Amino acid sequence: MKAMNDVRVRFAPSPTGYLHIGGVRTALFNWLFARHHRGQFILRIEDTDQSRSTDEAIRAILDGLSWVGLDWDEGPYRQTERLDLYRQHAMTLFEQRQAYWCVCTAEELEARRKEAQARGLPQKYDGRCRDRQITNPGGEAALRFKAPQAGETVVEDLIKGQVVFENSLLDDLIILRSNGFPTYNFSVVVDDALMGISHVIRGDDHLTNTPRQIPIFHALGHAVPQFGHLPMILGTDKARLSKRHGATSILAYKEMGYLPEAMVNYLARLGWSHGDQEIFTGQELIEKFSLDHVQKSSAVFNPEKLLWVNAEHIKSSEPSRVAALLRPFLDQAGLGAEARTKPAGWLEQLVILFRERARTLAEMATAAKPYVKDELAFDEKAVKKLLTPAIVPALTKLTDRLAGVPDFSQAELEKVFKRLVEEEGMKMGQLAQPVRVALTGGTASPGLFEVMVLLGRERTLARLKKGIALAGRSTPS
RNA sequence: GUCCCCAUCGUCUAGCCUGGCCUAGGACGCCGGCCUUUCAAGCCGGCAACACGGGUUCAAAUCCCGUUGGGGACGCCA
Repeated sequence: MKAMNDVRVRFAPSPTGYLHIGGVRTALFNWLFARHHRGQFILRIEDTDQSRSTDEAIRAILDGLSWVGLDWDEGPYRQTERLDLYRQHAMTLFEQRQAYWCVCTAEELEARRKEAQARGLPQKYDGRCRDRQITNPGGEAALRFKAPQAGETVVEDLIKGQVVFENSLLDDLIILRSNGFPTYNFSVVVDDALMGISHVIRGDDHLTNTPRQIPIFHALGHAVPQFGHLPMILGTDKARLSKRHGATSILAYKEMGYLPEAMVNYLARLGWSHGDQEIFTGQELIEKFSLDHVQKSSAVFNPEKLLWVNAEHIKSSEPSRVAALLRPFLDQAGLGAEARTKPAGWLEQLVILFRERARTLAEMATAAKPYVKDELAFDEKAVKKLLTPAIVPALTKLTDRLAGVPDFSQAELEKVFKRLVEEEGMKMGQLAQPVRVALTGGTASPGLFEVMVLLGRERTLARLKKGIALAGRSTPS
């Protein structure tokens, strides 16, 4: 982790909805960049559109970031708390004749825009108020920035490389709305300047905003930060990720049973790579992250791979941690109360049995049901096929012997079981499957002896007896 | 319409900057096998890509140009 002198980056979401996957990815890359360079990660809420911003959305952003473990060093700043700052700087630009009052109404502008679009002309403000020298507008007026119209603006993007824009195409942006609120392109620049942001790392949907913002940095007399534009994340249909592609709020993934570190791992690998490595711990990500290996092209979000990454993290996490994270899912599956009656360490044992069989915590909770609950739901087909009268003698013998096993351990149980199978001249599977149905209700489960230990002697015997009863009752074919 | 970005298996990507080691590597998924008390996991194997066309060069996935395709931006949204 080389310290680049005073790296200061920021994540600047607008609180107009939930925090989605793309936002988290942008936040993550900023955070990794900051942590890698031992710099500062700043959180700034861009809420200058007071009609669309909500406190609820701010809450969701904070909760989402916290869940994935992206902690910030400064903030959250709120732009609505800094309005005076923007106004001051806007007026300074006005006094320096770098900005001017525009009295065109929103309706007029909209009409002209439509007109231009229809005639195939560039949709750009025609600059009709530019030289009107309005010093004290009576009614409603917006302040526009006088954008340079000659030469070109060159962006040395850390990810895309050099990008050149023709200044003659630049619009005179409104920097202060007629209601006194600053617009995005102005407040970002003022804040990035005042907050000493060294690197602006954001989605490449902002690439064309960059040549509009650079002249404002110049006008404000501030050094221009470095830029890095990240490729977008697309849905399976190659369109921008949206609600149509399923759960997009990052918190929805928490509810589906993903581990935050898996989410971070997957998102980091979406657009960034480190050779052939797929699985990373948080620490490795910080050590290895670099903008040099960020992809230039957009990436398609692949839920299947996310599932695999999650499974990998479930397998490698401490069982106790997984157990703790599993609790809310047990509650949700209606197993919480019973799970809490189990002895200490029981849930960890359950996790050890299911961590290589479940890809999410939700799946694990579902799979846990037959072990947590006392009553068993039987798979009718399995019962009919495997719990037959013919198996009753062997099942009975097994039950008797298990009752007498002094040490109810896996090794011991296996010994007893195998001896019986041999004595009866059976194959392992001939006895194992009926026993499995009796113990779990179905034909698929972890290893039998692990299951028995998890259930404990008492429940194992009770279930075997129930199985024998069921087998004796079924009609011989 | 104008401007900008992008282009390696279905998907995520390595390789591209510093051409030859690439009959293009890894991963997810899919298919087959092994292991096995079932299901998983694990292991082994298979299918599958340099968008197209020109050029430069002894040699191009790698450099240049064009085409096509995809994405983004053009708001008193951010």
